[in-house]
Amino acid sequence: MTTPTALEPGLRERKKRQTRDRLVEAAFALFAERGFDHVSAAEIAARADVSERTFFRYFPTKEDVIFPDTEEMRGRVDELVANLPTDLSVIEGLRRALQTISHEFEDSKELQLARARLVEATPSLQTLVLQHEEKWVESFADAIAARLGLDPDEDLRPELTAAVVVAAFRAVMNRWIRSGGEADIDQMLDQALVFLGSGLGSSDLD
Amino acid sequence: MTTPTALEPGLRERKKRQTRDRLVEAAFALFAERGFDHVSAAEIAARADVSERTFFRYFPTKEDVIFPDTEEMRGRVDELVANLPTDLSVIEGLRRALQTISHEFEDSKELQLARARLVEATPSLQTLVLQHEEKWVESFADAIAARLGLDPDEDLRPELTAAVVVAAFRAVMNRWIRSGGEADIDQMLDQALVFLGSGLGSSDLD
DNA sequence: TGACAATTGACAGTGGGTGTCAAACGACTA
DNA sequence: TAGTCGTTTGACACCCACTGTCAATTGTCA
Repeated sequence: MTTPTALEPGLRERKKRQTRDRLVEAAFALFAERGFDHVSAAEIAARADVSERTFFRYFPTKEDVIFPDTEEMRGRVDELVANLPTDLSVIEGLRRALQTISHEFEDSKELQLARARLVEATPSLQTLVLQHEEKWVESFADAIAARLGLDPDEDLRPELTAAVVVAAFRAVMNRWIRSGGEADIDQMLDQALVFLGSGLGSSDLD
Repeated sequence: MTTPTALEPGLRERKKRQTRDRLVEAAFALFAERGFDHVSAAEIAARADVSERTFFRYFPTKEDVIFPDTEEMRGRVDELVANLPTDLSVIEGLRRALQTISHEFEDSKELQLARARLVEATPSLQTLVLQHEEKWVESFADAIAARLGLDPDEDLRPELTAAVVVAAFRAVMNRWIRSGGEADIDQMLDQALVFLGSGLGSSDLD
């Protein structure tokens, strides 16, 4: 009679985790060598010592192996944003949520940059990034509408604000990636959100 | 000796055009009947009376047959935005460009709505829409930077403004589609851009 | 240890997409 | 009007992403 639940996942769970990790590792290594399009799922599987069929049991598509942690991330983002604090403005609440996320990016800088290089060179991967962002927009829009008590079917602004804030986040992250992880995310994010908050035509833009 | 250039395309060009049109028509008909994923390229080709191979000579992927006119559209958008008038604010210039585009949508309402229904039900098509928008963002960012004489590598704002404006356009178009083409695009676009222009935290949002 | 459930490998099949080559066809010329 | 040239097309073979199925393996729990 070993540990009953949750703690110490058990051999079966650990093996699954290992297989998954080996697949991700093999995929990144091969992609880095030859590029996404010149590596087949069968090769990744072979390098990880499992059958091709098993690869597709772990990842629905070849693209997905590049984003092994995105589902968890999404869960955390959802949680972070679902209950925006009422003692802060919406923008300020979103800014803090985005900062939490961007710090995670900085913590796994090498992975993020390797991924970014692959994505840049591979259209079908860019697609996935955009789809993930779409989901963020939905989460953000729901959160904003809830926080402000607006009906998202009536009022354009929750969706609009969400789309705009996520677009700003993307612009900042793109710049961070182009800087090789050197740029200061927090500062750029602040700048961007201040700019948005004060109006696009403001400052010396015109 | 017939007409030399450009006018009266000649039989060969006309046949190509016809084949292309037949493929698009066949594809939309079959997709409407059974959904994108349950129609093979071979079936589309058969219905248009050409070989499967020929289908792929006209469209690089099965997805692309849904967006037969998007390349032209992109050309026009580029042109529209490349030289933003200097006697208007950037936002106002972009607003007019977007209105021109949205009017094209209204003019081909049925096509757009049919397409929207397919896209909504088919993730691999959503992908394409997002990619097209990415290209718009690039065009817009370049145009804004040029209009304001800013260095897009130094200043975040051109890219940010572009991303944000395109995001707003998408939000408006989504709403238009959800309204079944009934909503007033111009009005929504005005509202959205006024909102953006005056700052996200403005009005009674907080 | 033995029964049960989850994981895996092997195999066969569908469908998207590409390379190649020869046949068919439109365009132009003598 | 026939003949030549370049383009378009169909046929065939092929690769790879992805799925359904089923039997064999392996972890779990009693």
